[in-house]
Amino acid sequence: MNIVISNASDTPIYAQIVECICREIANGALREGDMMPSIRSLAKDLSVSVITTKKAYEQLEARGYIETRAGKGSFVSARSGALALEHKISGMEQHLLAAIDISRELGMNADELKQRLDALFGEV
Amino acid sequence: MNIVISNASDTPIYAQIVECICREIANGALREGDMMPSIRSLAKDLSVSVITTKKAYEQLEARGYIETRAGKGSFVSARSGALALEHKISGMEQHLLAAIDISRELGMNADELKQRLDALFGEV
Amino acid sequence: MNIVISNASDTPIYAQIVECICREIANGALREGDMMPSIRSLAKDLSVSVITTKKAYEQLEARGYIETRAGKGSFVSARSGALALEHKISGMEQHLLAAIDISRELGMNADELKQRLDALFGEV
Amino acid sequence: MNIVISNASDTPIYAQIVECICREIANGALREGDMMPSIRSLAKDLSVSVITTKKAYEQLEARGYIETRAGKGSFVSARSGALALEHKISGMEQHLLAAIDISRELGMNADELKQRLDALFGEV
DNA sequence: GTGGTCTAGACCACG
DNA sequence: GTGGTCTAGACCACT
Repeated sequence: MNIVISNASDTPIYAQIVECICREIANGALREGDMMPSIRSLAKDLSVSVITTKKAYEQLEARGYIETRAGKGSFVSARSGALALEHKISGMEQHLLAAIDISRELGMNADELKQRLDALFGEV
Repeated sequence: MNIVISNASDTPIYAQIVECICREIANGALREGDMMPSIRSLAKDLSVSVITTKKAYEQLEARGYIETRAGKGSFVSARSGALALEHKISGMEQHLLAAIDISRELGMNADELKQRLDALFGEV
Repeated sequence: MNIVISNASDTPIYAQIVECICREIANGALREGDMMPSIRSLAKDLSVSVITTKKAYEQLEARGYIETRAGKGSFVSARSGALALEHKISGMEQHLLAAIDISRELGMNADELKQRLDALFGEV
Repeated sequence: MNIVISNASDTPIYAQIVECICREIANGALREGDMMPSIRSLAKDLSVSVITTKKAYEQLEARGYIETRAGKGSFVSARSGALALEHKISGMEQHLLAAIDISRELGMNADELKQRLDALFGEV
């Protein structure tokens, strides 16, 4: 697992943790059934409050990525992989839609937009 | 001018005002040199606090969209049009880049992504 | 509004608050669009920590009963009434199903069970 | 004896064991005077900690279902059958009462409630 | 050891 | 005034 937190970021710490863990699940670094680090040990590792890691885990559980059992720990849920994939695709489509929206306001047509996309795809 | 505010939105009201005015500038509804409504009259129109409209105007001035002269009012700045255009294009490119990023993680190539873009472009 | 909390109960305080408020919504004491008491004032009234009332409100929001806007407060959601009704009916059916389950284990048929129900209905 | 434990359940494991054994007594699978499996062998069978099965046996003894003699083992108590039956009936009545409570809040009368009960009885 | 709940305080952004 | 986030510490139940 590889979680990096920035205090300077404007996104809350617990949200950063959520994102990192979602990414690890999407990457396959965390797999279905795996045990998550305990909220306390993760808090220690990241030098944040236990409450902060707990909040992150609560969000992950609410979204269905993990399942938590008192006294046992938290585990990556069976449907986590599918959820992560779904989330990724919908995120991509939202960005595309937003770009399309703006391109329309700029008076661009589909071809001009695709040309732009091509240029950016090559650059990176 | 056409400014609509939603209390239900999760973006702060002052930010909504900023966005609306930027859009009006980009649309050409507000043009360089035009006089802006006074902070107080706008607050009254939108049924929000004067503090809120003041904050919006401060942001607009900080970003260079408007210029405020004490005792005279606020005016759309000379470079506002260029700024709005720039902002729009950069916004669009950021969305495209974000989509490209995710598509790479999903193992898609440029053609597959463009196909997706086409489909979405057609739908809307 | 009428919220009563018991420290002696084995259900967590925040859950008690959630239940009370749901009941108020179901009763019609809280209606769609109504402003909720602020988490701080409620905490003061009930002599509990702000965190506890906050947690209750978070749960209510997650279940769709209320909507919270930073800096403005929490409001009873438009669909709250329907949700409360649904929840009540499903709760009643779950109790009936549980009773049926046990009655089957006891070798009772539908008529015997209904007889029992009648007797209890009369008593209360 | 037939005890099945679910780690995914939100009820504690020791409580699940208690419930299962009560059910076995109510079913007649365990009869008065029967010897219970030893705490250690049961723990091994269920792949749980000895502490957990010990806690379950303590609860069963506290409720009068079993009796433990040091060095000899645990035995199903003489009144276990009556207790199990009693417990079942009271559980059923509690569910019925809860359903009645809610039905009253919904403005239903006895006939409407019985109709609902009939429908559910038929379904299962 | 694990998580679940609760406390009393703090600073921030928004209106 | 409002909620959003975070801290450091506590006690409890379960394994």
